[in-house]
Amino acid sequence: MRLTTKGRFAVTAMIDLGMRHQRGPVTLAGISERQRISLSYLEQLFGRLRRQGIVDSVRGPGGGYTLAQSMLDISVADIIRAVDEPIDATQCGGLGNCHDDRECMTHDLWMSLNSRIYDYLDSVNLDELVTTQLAKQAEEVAHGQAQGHKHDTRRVVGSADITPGLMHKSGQAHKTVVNG
Amino acid sequence: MRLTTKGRFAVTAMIDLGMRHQRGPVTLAGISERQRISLSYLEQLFGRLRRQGIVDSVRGPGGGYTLAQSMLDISVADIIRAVDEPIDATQCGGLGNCHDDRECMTHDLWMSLNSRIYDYLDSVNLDELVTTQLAKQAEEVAHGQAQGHKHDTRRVVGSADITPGLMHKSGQAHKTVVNG
DNA sequence: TGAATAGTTGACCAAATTAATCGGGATTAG
DNA sequence: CTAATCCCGATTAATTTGGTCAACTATTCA
Repeated sequence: MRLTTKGRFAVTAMIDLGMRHQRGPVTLAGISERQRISLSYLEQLFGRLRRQGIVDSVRGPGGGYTLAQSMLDISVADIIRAVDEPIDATQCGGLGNCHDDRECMTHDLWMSLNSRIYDYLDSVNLDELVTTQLAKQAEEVAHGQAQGHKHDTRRVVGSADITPGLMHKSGQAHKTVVNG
Repeated sequence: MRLTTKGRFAVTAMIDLGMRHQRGPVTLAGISERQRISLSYLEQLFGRLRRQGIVDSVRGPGGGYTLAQSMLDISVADIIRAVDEPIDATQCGGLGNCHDDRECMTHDLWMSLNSRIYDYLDSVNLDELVTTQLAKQAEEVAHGQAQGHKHDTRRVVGSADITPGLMHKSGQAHKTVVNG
């Protein structure tokens, strides 16, 4: 698992897409402008998301990107996995050719934590994030703060508490790559 | 929040330290050899951990590093925060000088997810990780596999289930190996 | 039909940032 | 004093980030 700005941009872009996919394909140019992410970088990210079957592309005028799956089925981990290829946490490449058991320990230590982080991020899906964001925007409009609103940094972190409820995608294990 | 090899090394090193801190200061040279992390890199990492008050250092012969806090009080998030300085998720630097509300939205989108990841990693403490690791080693010794044991890749991830009690999760760990 | 247009695709490249190493100092026990 | 150890600034290596450009594809419209 890796969490970098790349994953952050991908998740942000996917939320933007999720928020307006009902109205037809969403262009990268639109996401680029709304989220201030460079268009060329988005192209790169969505290329991967498309190859992973998370989004579909529609070419030509009126085209853009659409979701290839239900928002309930797209987890944050799916998005991050798609754009940020996994690091090899082992020194021995998971092939078991360690000199002794020490490298395996290094490997185990991180992997067990790693899998927990994945478990967690697999439990957060796009639908939830989009719902949260729409609710937040509705709230702003209700308070007449839609224009020129400066966000209050003291509230930012706590803002996740609007969230309806966490879902667990049980059973549906992530695409597992078993070494060897 | 960022999760990179740097954070991984730091967590691994801290577990190593946690496993033997009772016997006095632990040298970086020892951690370096056991965990196969370069000494100079460890020095850099522990410099930060020390400045964050997570470890204490003892200079001179017989010196090394000790824990500055109870293992129960050191969370994975603390460790990662110490070595991987946080990215600035905002375009406007969190200063609220955005042109309109769009950048704030970008900011919010990520921050609410970010805070959840932190919440989660804050819930996993070093004591828990060390206990898990010690239990695993004890088990290996009991099976007479202490020497030359090659780890079984199929069990790597599931091995977290020895863990005493996970707060967040409904312990259904899937058998995932995040590819090496 | 076919040209213009809106849009994606993918390869390549450069700047910026991070990761990791290196070389030399400090500090202290014995 | 000297060896074991931490400490730290500078440097190099690797990766990430983001940009440019030249196809390619589908739609629209004349």
